[in-house]
Amino acid sequence: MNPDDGTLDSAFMALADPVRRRIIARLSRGQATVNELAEPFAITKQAVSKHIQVLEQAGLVTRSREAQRRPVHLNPARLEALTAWIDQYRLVREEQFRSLDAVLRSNAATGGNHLKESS
Amino acid sequence: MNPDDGTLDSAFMALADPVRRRIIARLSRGQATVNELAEPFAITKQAVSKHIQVLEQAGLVTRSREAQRRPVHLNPARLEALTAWIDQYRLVREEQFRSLDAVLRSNAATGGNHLKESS
DNA sequence: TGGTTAAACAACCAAATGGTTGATCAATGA
DNA sequence: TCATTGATCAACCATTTGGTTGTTTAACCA
Repeated sequence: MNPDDGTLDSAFMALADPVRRRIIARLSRGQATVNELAEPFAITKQAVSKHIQVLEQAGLVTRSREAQRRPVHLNPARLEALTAWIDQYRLVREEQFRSLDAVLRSNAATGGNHLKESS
Repeated sequence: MNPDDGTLDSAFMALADPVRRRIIARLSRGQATVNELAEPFAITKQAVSKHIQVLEQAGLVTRSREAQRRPVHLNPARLEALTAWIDQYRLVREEQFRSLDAVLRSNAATGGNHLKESS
């Protein structure tokens, strides 16, 4: 369930940057080179190259070799690991909210007081 | 679909920190105070308080008032927004991989091409 | 009223991050 | 062999971030 926390660390860290998320969005439409990826942004190619390094170390993208170009492409498996992590907690809480809803409903009839949940 | 990019910005940024992700994990089992949240960590309560501020500004948690305590609790809706963003691209790419798979299959007959994916 | 507890505020510091410019490496093609 | 193109490497700078200690606010309790 929680095989490698460092993996999640780097992956979330990588997605924390809006430029890198845009790169991910771009790559979802197919692989692209550093120059192509840098084009929509007002930053240098070197900066984009750094971003791609971050994404690569996070396992979110991979780079292949194709003549002088090094096309970058997405790694959906790692994205899947992220959703798995998030859903792990999201679903738990949503279920608790459903239970809470039921409690509040029955509580309202008897004159409810606020809940205290000290663990 | 993409209502507020700044929202995603702050949410991913908030989850980029391992301490904050642990706080999320803890809150998935019920609300907790700053002191309770700080306990498992080797950092001061002030530092945890700062982390909670970040999570709160990202909309991932909310703070209520209960006597002197300010219990923190999770906001699953925002987590859901994150999975929605990720899945948006994850699914696209996986579909492309399925197509690619078909291409490679037919390609193998005519003399395969390289597709090296080093981990 | 004074004491205690929970938490935030404020100022500060070290380390990391995102960006730049300039130089270098690798592959292609004349 | 040499010039070109794509991309990385290296050094550097400004800002942000995570952390600290110390001080204040807010609510309860006696």
